[in-house]
Amino acid sequence: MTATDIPAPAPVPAAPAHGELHGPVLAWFEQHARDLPWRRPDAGAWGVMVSEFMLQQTPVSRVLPVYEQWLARWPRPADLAAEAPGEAVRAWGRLGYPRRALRLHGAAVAIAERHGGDVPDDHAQLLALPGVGEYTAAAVASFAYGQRHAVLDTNVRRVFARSVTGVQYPPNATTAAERRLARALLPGDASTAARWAAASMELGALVCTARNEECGRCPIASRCAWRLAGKPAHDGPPRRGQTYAGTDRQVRGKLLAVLREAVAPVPQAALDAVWDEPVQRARALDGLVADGLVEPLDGGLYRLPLA
DNA sequence: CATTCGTGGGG
DNA sequence: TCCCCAAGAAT
Repeated sequence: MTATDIPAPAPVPAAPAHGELHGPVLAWFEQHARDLPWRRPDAGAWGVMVSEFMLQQTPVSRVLPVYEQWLARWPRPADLAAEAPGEAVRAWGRLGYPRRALRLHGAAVAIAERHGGDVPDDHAQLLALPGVGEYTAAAVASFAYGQRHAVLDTNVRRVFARSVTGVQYPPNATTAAERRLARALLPGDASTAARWAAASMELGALVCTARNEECGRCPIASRCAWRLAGKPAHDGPPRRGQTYAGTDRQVRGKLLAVLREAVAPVPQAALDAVWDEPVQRARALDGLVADGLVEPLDGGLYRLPLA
């Protein structure tokens, strides 16, 4: 670490111009928090970590059943680490973005090898695990270990954008200003900070939603900068939409679905049947192999990876 | 910093 | 029907 690596001190707002948000949001959370399995006391850090992987871009309702199956089958990181990675991909089912299954398996292996089988409680060590980025590291450290971290997910970003900044939506990519704001709003006490992280996230998930927000149920509606400004519509570049039909992603999904259902190696012909355009089909299959999601065998056979 | 990476439900 | 979006990470 050299002097040039030390970031300039972030300007700290002299006084919060947005008033006190913690009290109302924490009280609301007390009353309205969902009883989700990964929030139960017995979930443990591994349960929290599994849930965070699955919830990366997948709604709670679809995660719930798969989460229960995973924790029943692999109650500890070492249990998953002992399995073939392909089993993780198979058990991932249709949650989407199956590379997450591979990374979760990789994280379990790393935890078994480097951390004695226990999910690390250190943010930097969490961040070093495959599939763990800034959000997930902060979430596990906060939710599982009660530490003080800014947990900045899409829900929290939207809540802050509206209630504090006064705009309908946060920027497309997370900005330094958002991180600075999240840190400034973080309660000083670790246990309160952890509850604040969960509460602000829950508010975004249940009330301050992307569409059809329910300000009538919001505990901070009277202080919300966006609402007080008359809820001006989002201006600026359109929020990046994700096309899907006809993309490689769709082809990869169809190919992998065949392999997930198969108990034995699948012949090339069975994969060829899912997409008629041969160039794109080949590119998609190559991509799956390159990602380690598919293992090619001799004789034009394919299967989920054994190692 | 922009792209890529699945899947399904709701408005 | 079509479009939007859902507790992001890696490159």
